[in-house]
Amino acid sequence: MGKNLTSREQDYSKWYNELVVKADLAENSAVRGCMVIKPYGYAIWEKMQAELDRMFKETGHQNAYFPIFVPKSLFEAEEKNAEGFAKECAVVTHYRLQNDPENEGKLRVDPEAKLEEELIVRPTSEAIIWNTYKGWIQSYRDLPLLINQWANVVRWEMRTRLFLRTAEFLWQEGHTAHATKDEAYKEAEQMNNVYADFAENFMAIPVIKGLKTESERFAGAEETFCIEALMQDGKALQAGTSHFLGQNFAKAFDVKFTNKEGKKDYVWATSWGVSTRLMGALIMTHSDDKGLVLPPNLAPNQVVIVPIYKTDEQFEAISGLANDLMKQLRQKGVSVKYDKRDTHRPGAKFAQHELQGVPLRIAIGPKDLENNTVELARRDTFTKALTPVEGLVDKVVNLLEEIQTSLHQKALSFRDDHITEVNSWEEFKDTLTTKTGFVSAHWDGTIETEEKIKEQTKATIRCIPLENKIESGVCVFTGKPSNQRVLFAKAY
RNA sequence: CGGGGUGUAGCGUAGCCCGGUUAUCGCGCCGCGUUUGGGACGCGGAGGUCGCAGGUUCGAAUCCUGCCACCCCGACCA
Repeated sequence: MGKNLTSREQDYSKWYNELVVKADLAENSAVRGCMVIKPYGYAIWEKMQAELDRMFKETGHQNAYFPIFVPKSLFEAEEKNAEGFAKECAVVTHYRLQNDPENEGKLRVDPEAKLEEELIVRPTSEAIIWNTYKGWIQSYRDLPLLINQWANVVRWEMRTRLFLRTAEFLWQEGHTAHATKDEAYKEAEQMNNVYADFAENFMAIPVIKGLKTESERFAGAEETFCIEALMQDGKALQAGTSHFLGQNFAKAFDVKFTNKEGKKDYVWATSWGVSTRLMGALIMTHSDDKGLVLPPNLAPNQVVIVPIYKTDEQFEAISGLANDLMKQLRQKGVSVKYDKRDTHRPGAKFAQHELQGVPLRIAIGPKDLENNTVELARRDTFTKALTPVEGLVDKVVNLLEEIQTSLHQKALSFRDDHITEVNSWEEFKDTLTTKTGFVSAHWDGTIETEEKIKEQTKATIRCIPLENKIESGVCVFTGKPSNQRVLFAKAY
């Protein structure tokens, strides 16, 4: 693996891919651009799903499921949305294969089985969902409609990278309908806050809440909220988005309701999503050259116990203590694994658990049995300490909390150290190439300037931070007046 | 679709320029034994249409032609 995380981008990219594969999270599949999520990687995703699902339900949402196929006529109904995704759609044109008469043992697409209308494999589900909502909404009494879907989507990207940009990915997408503009706007903002809360407190990833500029906005949205994170190589990653869709989809799919005054009006919409890309964010935020580093909240196993022994008698005695500790830890809600494989030596196990990011390791050997101690080791700091068995369980519980906080703190200081305020174009370019990270600069608010800056530096406006202070200045590129700074960065 | 690169065992590779016995090495895998407080060691073993097709040659992983696949850089993007 790469020694220097902030070295050339290519090295980091290779480091990342190797880490994903070696930590047993995922691998490339036989299908172009798709990935296989392996059991260990999926276990982490399941933890994320469970927490997000809980947060969605707490904010009044329900889960439902809609079809993977979107008839082309529905897909094209909302023009901007269709145009935005058109270039990356997988399309189903036929529904049957047959034996190839010219090629023994091979199949071919049956030319007779051409679909009347092509089906788009969903790149996102607004179209199919709003077409369905049309039949569900008649009155203000049917509103708000607050639904989330856990699903896979397909976006036929040119270039792919495990977790960050795969042709097929897993995500959740919320789609809500509201009676008023204000309520819908607040919903979009609320869900962005839910994402930020989740990223910060559960994944220990610091994020900046902000608004997208017009050119970075979701196709078909009137406002896009986002959370932006910073990776260890100084590149930004969009970790989640929440969109205020106005009445665009309601108009496109003719979804009207009767309000309290008996008048018809189009409903107001939002959509919001986070994906398996968050796994990529997790890996690139916390990991080091020894492998994955998992925040305790996300670790499938928070603690692993490794026995060290020579004889069967020693193993039995160690297992007695291990089983007792496991029982006590589980009672406190700590997930523990006892790695009693006799096919691997302790050193190999240590290395493997470090690669997989298990937050705490307890090693128990004959000496420990004599002294009534264990060796307790932290993954994030590599500190090891002989610890009395007495009081160990409470110590573990406290340490897990401490690790969770400490990982967040570490990532936060890195992030904050990499937000640089610049006031000149030279400074702007220089910071991007030498220091990397976010560059906070004044911008004249035009798409043209944004575009030119992107052409010259590859940096885009990641967001206009929500907690921005109003401050007059001049655009770093054109010198025109500006009333606030925005965040630029090179992004994944 | 433009520009560059690479295809040799499950993975990573040497050999190719300059054609010549049985295709190199490491990791991993299997067996036996000794080991076990930080990725064990010894001995033995299995595993290959050298990306595909054609050509040159007494002889091709190596030279020539065509094709295919993958990777990186661009355009695109959560």
